[in-house]
Formats: sequence, structure tokens, C-alpha cells
Amino acid sequence: MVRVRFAPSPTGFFHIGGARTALFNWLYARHVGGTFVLRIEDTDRERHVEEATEVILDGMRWLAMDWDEGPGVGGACGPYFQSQRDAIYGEYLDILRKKDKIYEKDGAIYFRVSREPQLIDDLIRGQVYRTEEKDFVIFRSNGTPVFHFVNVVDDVAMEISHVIRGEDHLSNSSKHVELFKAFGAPVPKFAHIPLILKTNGSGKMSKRDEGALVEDYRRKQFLPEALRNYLCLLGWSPKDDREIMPIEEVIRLFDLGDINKNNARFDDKKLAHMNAAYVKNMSMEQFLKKGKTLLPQVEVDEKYIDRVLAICQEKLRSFAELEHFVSYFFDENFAYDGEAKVHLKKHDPAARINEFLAAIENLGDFSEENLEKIVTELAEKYGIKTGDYIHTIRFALSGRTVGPSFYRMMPVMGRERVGKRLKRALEELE
RNA sequence: GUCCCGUUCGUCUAGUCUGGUCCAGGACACAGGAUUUUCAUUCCUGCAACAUGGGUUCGAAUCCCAUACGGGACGCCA
Repeated sequence: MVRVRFAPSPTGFFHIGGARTALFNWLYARHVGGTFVLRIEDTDRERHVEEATEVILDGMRWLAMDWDEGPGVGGACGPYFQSQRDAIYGEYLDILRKKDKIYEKDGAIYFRVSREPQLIDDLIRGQVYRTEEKDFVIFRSNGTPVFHFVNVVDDVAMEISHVIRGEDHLSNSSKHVELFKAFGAPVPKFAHIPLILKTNGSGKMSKRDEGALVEDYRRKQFLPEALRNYLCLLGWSPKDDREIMPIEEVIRLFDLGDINKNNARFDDKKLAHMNAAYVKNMSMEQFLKKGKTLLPQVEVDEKYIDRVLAICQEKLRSFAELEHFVSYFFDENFAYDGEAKVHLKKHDPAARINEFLAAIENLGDFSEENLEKIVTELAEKYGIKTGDYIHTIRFALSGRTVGPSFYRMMPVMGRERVGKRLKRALEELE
């Protein structure tokens, strides 16, 4: 029976590396039909555990990684907060004491190591041997247990079969193996996964780096599916050329032996690309639903909002851009981007707008097709590039140089509003 | 410093276990071009890697060794 766990420490942040560790644990559990345990390692009592735990739980839920045992869901091996497991740690300390494996020094309790090479049987790295040279503290002089101790005790007590964690723990594993043996417990299989390195510079990504936190991506309106998909590919691949793939397919193919050994650098451009692909692949229904959560509260007809959003999907790469794409649809006093205004001067904007105004005056249906036809005709008539009209008029209507399809936005705004805005622009562009 | 892990295009990777089909494939990025409705999209083309040196072998990206480089751990942090 496969039992894996993700055991974060509630620091107040959810590090992207932690999220990837959680993901690989979750993927493996789901792949083999095992149990995924979430355990909170809050041995540091100083911190604001509750809020800090919420950050992690929120991130886990956001990325849709559900746990089978742990906070909120319970389970047979609880409690799942280390701060509530003192009695258990006491029992396990007694086991070591009876076996004469520990001693006290300066008020702290030390564990006696064997000084024999310890086998770390790692599914990713093979058989690694490391010798622990020095006895180490398992209880501080203030009476609180140390990470190495509680981590192993909980893995024993929770019957964890596979320890999947970052490679930074590989060297610690010799301590842990010594402890497993001292308890007379079976030593779990290990899988030390490669670390995520900084996008720029050297070293592993730390919480102070830009984009190191799951919260960052959530705040920047990334789609969780896209982030999760990207994370799957950091150290693992389906072995064919697929990259964007449904999580069910990843679960089907995922295995610990296929994880890479070498560290991976985080590439935000590739993530952005992947996010854009996920945005494009959303159904219109999903897109509208998501879009509405991001719009400021405005008192407008729901149908109008839908029409505005509907013309955005084909060009939107990230929901972070949405507001910039649509805000002027709901605000008659939108501002003109000053820098762009200067650039447009060379297109003789007043002339373009007047020509366009004249052309739409007797236009029959205010439709995408008709509007496109007029611009083409105007360009031909005056010997000007269609782009000059498009640039100028988009700017006049929105104050922006980017946005949804030019021809599609006008019918949504409506003939009257387009006319009004063009006239206002005439004054603005003086 | 000691110990552990790693090393294929700028980046993520396929290929390494089971040596020949790899003068190394895909993706992102970048550069050019085409289409288009400006920005964007889409499409095409291009650029670009087996860390180095020794072995083993008829043959090595693939096996072995050394060196270099990168990463990690050496806390009464987790």
C-alpha cells in the first residue's frame, strides 16, 4: 500500500519548490491509487501557525491537489499537526531510551549514530550511501523535538512508504535512515527530486526571488491548471513531445523512476506561453465565468459584459491583461495613454477620424463585415494603409493601442457610442 | 574544508538502463519571412547542445575512470 506525504512547514509562504514537491507526491499517489497525506510540520511554535497553514492549504486547493488525510479531512493517523503530537513523540523517545540510543548533553537530547554507511535507497538516484559522522540533537534543551526526529517519527507512525522530497534532503537522509532503524521500523523508499533553480543567477530558488511563491502566480491571474502543467514538466516528461496535457494523462503516465536527476531552472517565459495556451483552450463558458470574477463591479447589462468578454479570448494571453483590455467598455471617461498619443500624431489622426466618421454616417448595418469593408475602401481611396485607420481609431475609441479585435469591438460598443467617442477624441487629439 | 548529487541547444527536455536507426528530436526564447485586423494570433524558415580528457569497443551522447564546472548538505532551522 503506497502512502506518501507532503510535510510543509507553515512559514507564511507557499514556495514554488514546495508546490512541485507536493505535486509529485500527489501525482504518484494518484497514479498508483495510494494515499496522499498532508502533514503540517509546525514544530516552531513561535510562528502564526493558523494563518501560515491557511496559505499552504489555499495554495493546495488552488492547484487542485486534494489530500486524503490531513487538515480538514482527518484520517486514522492524526493529528496532522506536529504541534499536537507531543504524546507520540514522547513514546518514540522512550523507545530510543530503552534501546540506549540517546544521551543528554547541555540539556539537549542527542541521538547516537552508528557511524556505519547508511543506504539511501532512492528511486531516482539509485543506491546512495552516506555515513553520518556526528551524533545529533533530537530534543532541544527547551524540550521541543527537532525536525529530523519528528519527521521520521511521523513517517513511521503514519506508515509512509515513499518519501518524496527535494534533493536538499538527500544528505539528511542518512540521519533519517539511522532513526528508522533505531525504531526498528521499515525504511521507506526515497525519491529525492531535483531542485528548482533561480531563473537568473545561481543557486536554488528562494522565497525572496521574483516568482518564487505560489501566491505570486495566483495574484497575477495565472490559470492554476497552467502552472500545474508547467510544474509537472520541471523534472518530468511524458517521453514523447507532448507538453500541454490534461492532468489525468499526467497521472496515468507519471512514475518516480522517470524523474530527472538534474536540477531545473525556472523559465517564466515558458510558463507564460503555457498560460496563454490554457487561456485559448478555455470554453467560452469558462472564459466568461473567469472573466467576470475579474471585472470591477459595474452596473451594466449582463449580456453586454458577455459580449465584451467574448471578443477578448482570441487575443488574451493572460487574465492579468483583461482589465486593460476591457475597462474602457464600461467607462465613458477613460483616459488616453499619453505616450501612444504622441506616436499617433504622425498618422494625422484628426483626418483619419473625420474620414471614418463620414464613412459610417450612412452605413447600413453596424457590423464587423461592413466596418471592415469601409476601412478597406477608405485606405484605397486615400492611399493610406489600413493600419493607420485601425491604430488611430482604436486609440480614439479606447485610449489604448492594444485590445480585442478592432472590427469586433465596434459593434459591441454600438454605433452611437462609437460616434460620441470619436468626436471626443477629435478634441483630445488637438 | 568534508560529504552527497548532478552535467545534451540560452532554458525545459527526448535519446543513456537494453552502445549502431542521433552529422542528436521537440518545446520556450531569439532572428528572419508569410498571412492577418494595428498590438496579438497562426504558419513557415533559421539559429543553437552530447562539459573536458582518457579508456573499453569494429562502433559511444549512450559503458568505465579522472578532471572541470554546477547544485546541495554539514544548526538546539525546517
